[in-house]
Amino acid sequence: MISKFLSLESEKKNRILNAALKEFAQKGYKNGSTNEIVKSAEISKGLLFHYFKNKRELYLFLFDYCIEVLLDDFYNKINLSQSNIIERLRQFSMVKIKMLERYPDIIRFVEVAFKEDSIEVKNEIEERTNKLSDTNLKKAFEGIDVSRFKEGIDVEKAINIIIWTFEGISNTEIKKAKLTPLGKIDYDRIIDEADVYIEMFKEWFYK
Amino acid sequence: MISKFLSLESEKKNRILNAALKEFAQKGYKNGSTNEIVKSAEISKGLLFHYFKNKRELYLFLFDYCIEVLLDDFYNKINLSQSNIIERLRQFSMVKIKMLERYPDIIRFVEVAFKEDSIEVKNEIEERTNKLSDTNLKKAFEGIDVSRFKEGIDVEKAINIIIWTFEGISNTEIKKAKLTPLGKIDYDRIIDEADVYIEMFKEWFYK
Amino acid sequence: MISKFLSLESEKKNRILNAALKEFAQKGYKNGSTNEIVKSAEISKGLLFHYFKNKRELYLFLFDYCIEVLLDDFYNKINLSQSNIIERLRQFSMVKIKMLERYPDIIRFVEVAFKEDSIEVKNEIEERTNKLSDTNLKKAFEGIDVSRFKEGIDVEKAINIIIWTFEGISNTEIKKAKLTPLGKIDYDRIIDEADVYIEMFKEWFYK
Amino acid sequence: MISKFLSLESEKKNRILNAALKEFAQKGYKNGSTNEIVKSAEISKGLLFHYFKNKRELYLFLFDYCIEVLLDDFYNKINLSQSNIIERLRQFSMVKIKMLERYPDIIRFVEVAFKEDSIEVKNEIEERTNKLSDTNLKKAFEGIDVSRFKEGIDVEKAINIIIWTFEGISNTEIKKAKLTPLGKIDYDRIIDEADVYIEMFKEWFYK
DNA sequence: AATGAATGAGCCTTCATTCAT
DNA sequence: GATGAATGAAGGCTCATTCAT
Repeated sequence: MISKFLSLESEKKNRILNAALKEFAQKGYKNGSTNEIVKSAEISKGLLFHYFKNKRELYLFLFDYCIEVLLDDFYNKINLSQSNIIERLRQFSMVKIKMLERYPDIIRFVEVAFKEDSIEVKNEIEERTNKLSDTNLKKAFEGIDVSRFKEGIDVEKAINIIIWTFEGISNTEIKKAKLTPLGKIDYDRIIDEADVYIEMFKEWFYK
Repeated sequence: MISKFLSLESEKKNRILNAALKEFAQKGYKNGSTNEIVKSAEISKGLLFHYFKNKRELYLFLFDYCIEVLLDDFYNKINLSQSNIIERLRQFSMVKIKMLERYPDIIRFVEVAFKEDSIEVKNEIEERTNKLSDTNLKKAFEGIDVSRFKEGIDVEKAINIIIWTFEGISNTEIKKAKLTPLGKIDYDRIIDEADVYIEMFKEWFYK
Repeated sequence: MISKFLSLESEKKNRILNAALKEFAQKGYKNGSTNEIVKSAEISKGLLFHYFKNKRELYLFLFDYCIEVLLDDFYNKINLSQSNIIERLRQFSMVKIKMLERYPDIIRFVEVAFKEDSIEVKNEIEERTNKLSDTNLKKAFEGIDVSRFKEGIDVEKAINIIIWTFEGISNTEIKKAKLTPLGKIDYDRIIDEADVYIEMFKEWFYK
Repeated sequence: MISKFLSLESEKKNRILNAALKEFAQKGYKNGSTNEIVKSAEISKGLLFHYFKNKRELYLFLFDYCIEVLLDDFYNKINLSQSNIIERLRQFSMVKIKMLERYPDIIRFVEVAFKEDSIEVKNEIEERTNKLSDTNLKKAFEGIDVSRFKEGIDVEKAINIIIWTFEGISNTEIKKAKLTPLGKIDYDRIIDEADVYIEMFKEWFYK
């Protein structure tokens, strides 16, 4: 029945999508209420369950949909011909940040979904996440030129350090944002911060 | 009434503690069921609420209790006279890993609690977490000798990179372990892995 | 959602109304059980709370509904052009008695509601009661001709005596009825009884 | 076991009595909590049920005890040689008021008990109340001299009117008191008010 | 396609009462 | 006498899901 949902008129489809997105992003799987979703999407209870067999299917569909939207946009914005890995990782950070601005609800939902603990969806989400990492890591580092690294550097480990560091920066900033009244993320500060680390990595790893 | 609970005979106390721990670790605050807890602790409904005013008090008590257990053990195992920061961080990683073996449920619970989103306990948990970070970061880096770093290195950022890398290693290994049938963590591999990174850091950051 | 309830098919609506009425009349607010109500109305738990947000809203709705029914009928039966106060009070007593026959459950519920002590509804009920007294006392004594009273009589106090006496008669008779096996009220006796008092009052107060 | 309770040392007995009195006066039978009673009487749960088989027995005992205290004091204060009925009724009012000041908790409890609706105790209370009325009405009007009434007056009805009027005054004043912030009853006003009615009755009924 | 009334299992919590000590 | 841990039924309420229309 999801196919029927997909061929729905755009306006109503989006109303449903957004309502569900917001509800689950805010309250997680178990706590998210289909009641609230239909209310805020202004459709009837029955209709939701006409398109989606149950809450679980809706949630999982939403996850797949979000990932698709994000990945699509992500790779459109990445210049895969840039072979310098540090520059490419910098691009990743930039694009991530731009996407946070563009799809705040989707990103919120996906973030929350990643840490979802409800047994009912947990495994399914983890499975999809793992599949994603595999394919995408490969794609993300396609065409990377490794010859710039100093000899003697364990390249794989170096890349790990870079990735983990960028993750560390994001997480730290998000945590900070949570403590401020409005929860606004200061993107410019993150970019500046990241640049300092990037310089350190270049000096350390590159010839 | 929590005091009454604390002076309970060890066996029953542990039955209750473990039942609650497992339930909340698996399903989070909102989804965790006191029904299940009493069932698996083999006590009556009434008794749980004899000791704990409500679900929220039980959850928060559990959190405090777990943190106490973990911190106690953590600082017992750390040699605070080791002033070399990389060595101290290596100690942290080792101890963390040992604790994962020793208190798997407690650690699982605390991890889940940190990301708990239920409005009913979220703020309380965040507050406690912040208090903890403040006191413990200071304690953890007490007596650290910074003079070993090369001149020109941004020490704060260097430490961040080290910390995030160790976190990255742990998370990666835990993820790997989840995918294996028994979910066993291969501690020796982690230690070896970490050692390689440590050598890199020493070379990079130290005189 | 009460509006939905109101536009329900008469038969089911009445089943719910009567079930709630009887339960609360018998056991009061706190002790009245929504479980019992749904059981005796033969509807599901969920449905009751589909129509009424919670027990409190159901109770208060019931009160408003009863008052409306009673007042409507009351003023339909009173001849407001009768300006003789004693005659009007006699009418009141007669109508009251007729209504006791017609709406025994409603009257029972309202009586119990007036003396309800549960903090959760007490104030709300009192507030509504006060509003009612204000408007209705005026309406009840509209167009009353006071010139028939002997000079020197404190009219206000005289009216009080008359009202309290009629109340005393009703209460006494109701108490008597409770002691008889079937609890039947002997309306004819009450009317005769009241007439004797009315004669006394006329002689005493009127010119 | 109640006999054991009665021979308890005065201080503890009163602690229990008062705790129960206050709890039930405030919350009624069903809502009154034995938990609260033992807590405020500072005795153990078990002890309460050692003396009283169950909550019901405690409640009913309390009722009997209160009635006994009140009646004892009442008749001590009434001058049964006063044969003028209006004067005797005036005495009743005075004594009632004095007792309200002296035993506020007991009176509150008894008032609430009279209107108690819980099926578990309702009938028992009603039965006792009826027995009381019978014996006490006789005692209250013992030695009344009826010869002062004008001829042609239906004495029984006249007395009813007087009683109901005094009840009406009290109820009205209590209602008024409830609406003022502190709920204080203005005894002097009630006395003055009653006196006016008494004068009316004397003029009307007496030779 | 679309509605929303109806269901009932499950949730957290309270409480009188019992009983081993 | 005295304790208080232990019980479990019952309470109000929520919610995903179904189904007749």
